[in-house]
Amino acid sequence: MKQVTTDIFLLTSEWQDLRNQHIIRYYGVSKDHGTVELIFDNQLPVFFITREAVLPGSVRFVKRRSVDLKNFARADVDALYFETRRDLRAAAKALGESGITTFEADIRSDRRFLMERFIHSQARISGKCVKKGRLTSFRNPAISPCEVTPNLLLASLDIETGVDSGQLYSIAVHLKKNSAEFRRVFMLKPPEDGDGQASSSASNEGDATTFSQPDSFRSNQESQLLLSFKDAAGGDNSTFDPDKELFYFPSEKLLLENFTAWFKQADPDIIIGWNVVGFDLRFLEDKCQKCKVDLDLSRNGRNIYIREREYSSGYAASISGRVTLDGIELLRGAFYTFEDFTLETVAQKLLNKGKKIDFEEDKIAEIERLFKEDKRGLAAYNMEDCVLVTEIFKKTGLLELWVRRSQITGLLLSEVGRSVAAFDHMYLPRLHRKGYVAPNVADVRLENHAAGGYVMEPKPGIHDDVIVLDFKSLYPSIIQSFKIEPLSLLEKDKHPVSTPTGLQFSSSEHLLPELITNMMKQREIAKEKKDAFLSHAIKILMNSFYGVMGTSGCRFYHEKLPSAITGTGQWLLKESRKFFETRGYQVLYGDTDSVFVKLKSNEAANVDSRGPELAKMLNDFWQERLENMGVDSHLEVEFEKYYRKLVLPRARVKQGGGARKRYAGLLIKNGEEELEFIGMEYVRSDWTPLAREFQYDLYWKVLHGENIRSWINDLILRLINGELDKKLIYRKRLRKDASQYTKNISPQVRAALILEQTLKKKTRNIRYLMTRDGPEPIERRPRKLDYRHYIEKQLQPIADSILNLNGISFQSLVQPVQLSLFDDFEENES
DNA sequence: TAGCTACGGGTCAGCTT
DNA sequence: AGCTGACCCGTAG
Repeated sequence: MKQVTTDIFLLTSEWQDLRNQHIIRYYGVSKDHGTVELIFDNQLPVFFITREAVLPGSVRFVKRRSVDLKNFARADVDALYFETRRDLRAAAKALGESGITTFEADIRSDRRFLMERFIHSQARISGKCVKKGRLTSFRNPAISPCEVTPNLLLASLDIETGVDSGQLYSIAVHLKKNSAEFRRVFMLKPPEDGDGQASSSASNEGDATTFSQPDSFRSNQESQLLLSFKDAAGGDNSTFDPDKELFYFPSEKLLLENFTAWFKQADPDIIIGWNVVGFDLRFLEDKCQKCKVDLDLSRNGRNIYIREREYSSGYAASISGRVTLDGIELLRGAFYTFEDFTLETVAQKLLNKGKKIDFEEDKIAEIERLFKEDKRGLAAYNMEDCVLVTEIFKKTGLLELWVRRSQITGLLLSEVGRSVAAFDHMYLPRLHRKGYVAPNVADVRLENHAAGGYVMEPKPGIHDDVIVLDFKSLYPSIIQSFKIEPLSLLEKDKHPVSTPTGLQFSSSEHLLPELITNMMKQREIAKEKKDAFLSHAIKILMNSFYGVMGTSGCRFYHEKLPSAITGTGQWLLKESRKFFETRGYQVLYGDTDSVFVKLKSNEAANVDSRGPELAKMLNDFWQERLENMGVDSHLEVEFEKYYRKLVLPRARVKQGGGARKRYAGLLIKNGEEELEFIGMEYVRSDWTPLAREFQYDLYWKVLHGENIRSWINDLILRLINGELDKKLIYRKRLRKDASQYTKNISPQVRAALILEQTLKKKTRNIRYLMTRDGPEPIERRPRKLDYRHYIEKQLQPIADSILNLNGISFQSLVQPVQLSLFDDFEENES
């Protein structure tokens, strides 16, 4: 044992109840000591009860200590300590049943341990350590916050299976750290299987059959290989080499044993993949159970644990010491959107490449064929998917963003995205230092529904020269200005400040405003240092505060918190509109934090200076106005953009007025005109490509005063001639299984039901065409397309939305001959 | 191992005429 | 046939 101090980035945490001892364990990576294990066995699970609470005799606890803390009702509380979490849960249950309220009984000890020490996924450790194989293990070391950027080893994992046989065909792993990489495929090859390729891979096969003892698995050679990763720094020219990187195994059992043994040797920090928990790991877990093999991919010999997520779809895997990050989940969490989240689609969009196999059934058949006839081909295919996922992570910087989010929120990598937990981590320890304990989430009850942002009635029309001003980070800045947060609500009698809607908060006792101020400063620094991921991570966190305080899933929820924030926002927006109107400007629209102001005729020419000037005027106005209210304004108005032309369409359903949250505008970007659509069909995935392209082209032409009559008629002709059939596919997601829809059977559900009944395929992402027999899934390759439907339901409404602003209609443009031709056409066909 | 509300619009199903 | 509310999805912020 020697004394060591080192900085580590934390990967995973877990707790365990031994017979009468509670243990917390963390795994992390350190630059100078590799993988580190931290064990704390001196932390007693704890919650709080009021001092006056009388405990039932049955409650087992270690000690009850009076502490200098109060609950939100200002009653003094005691801390109640337990040997194990098991005891704590039993006590919480027993107390609940006897009507005694507990506080913070739902906070796990491993999380509390970190938050109370202000540790944000990175810590300086000091203490004696022992070597446990690859691990450096500390028991109850001194621990404090620090900053460290980890350098992590990624393993992209993908498996191929036989859909009918349920066999595991192969496992591919692509390891990557910095620019170094390493590939390996484990392939099943039953002894009776003569695929005619044995000669080309005889050496690998020979090895595989001999090692029934995974432990002896070429460990020396292997670690050598790992040390000398192929360096791909020169580019992506290294490709899969089946002679060196493909290994055959005569049974699934041997394959699994050798894979797990190799995997632990490779010792990656992060496992990535595509639905990797939901499919690959779950399949492997199941297969291991059948083969009586332990699926141990951990750093401490514990088997994988996979569970279904309770409140959201999907699965989560616990692997001691390693983190699984699913590409789909992370992209969604980073607000990427795609038509769908198949690896093909996403790789195509992000990397400009992808696989070529079109339909699911072809893909399955192709894998079967490859397994039978061309195992090297299957291995290459398997590996290609792994590499695609690695490249998606690299291209998007998902891991870097997740590391930053972890460091900013204090949540470990696998927990990133849990806004409520992030708020707890930041707020609870500071609240304790202000003398309060918080309630259990289960004891929070939802009060009145809070209003949201204010959306102005738009003035329909095609407008010239409109600028958009908006409040930067409106809700965070309102929180900062009016001190809207839990502690200040609790202490509202101390130096009260009133929001415009008359809710009171303490101007002296608060925690969140300074935290936000710090974050804003940090964000500026991050921007200066060009750390886009850190800047983004901070923005996401700041924007989550309002939502968190407005959900009863948060222990700090109170009706007044979200309503004070949105109420102030509404007031600010309405008063900002007045500000411009009293100065002779027309405000055409505004949503939550933005105002659309029409410039006066002499202003458009120098909008570059006038835009910022108008923003400054509004800024100064608010600075002064809030000062007069005794409030230190953190509001910031900025000049967002200038529309040379702005289209505010009429509402189609609701008569008369304009449609909120829908507009299009012509911008100038880098000296080039750019047409931008917000909320309209062009940006909606559930409209056909035909409609979306049509909207873009039509708006462009109309805004440039082009004649459109012949263009539209020509388009219709081409549509009817079948030249545009590829652009007629509708896409829509189903939020439940098709058969679950009972009240309404919409076209997309109808198509999904047909798919289910005729092709036995279930989907939550349906693509269909409208035929004269109704909607049909594209898998049935429908003919007899209903062109009239596409004209009336896809082209006409889009055309009218802009044409009627100029007093024209689609019908009046389309030659009657055209339509009657179409009728003839239809009749002749049928 | 739960951030929020506001809104448009297509379609269906059921009702009245 | 025409109207209306409910349902559902995708979107803005």
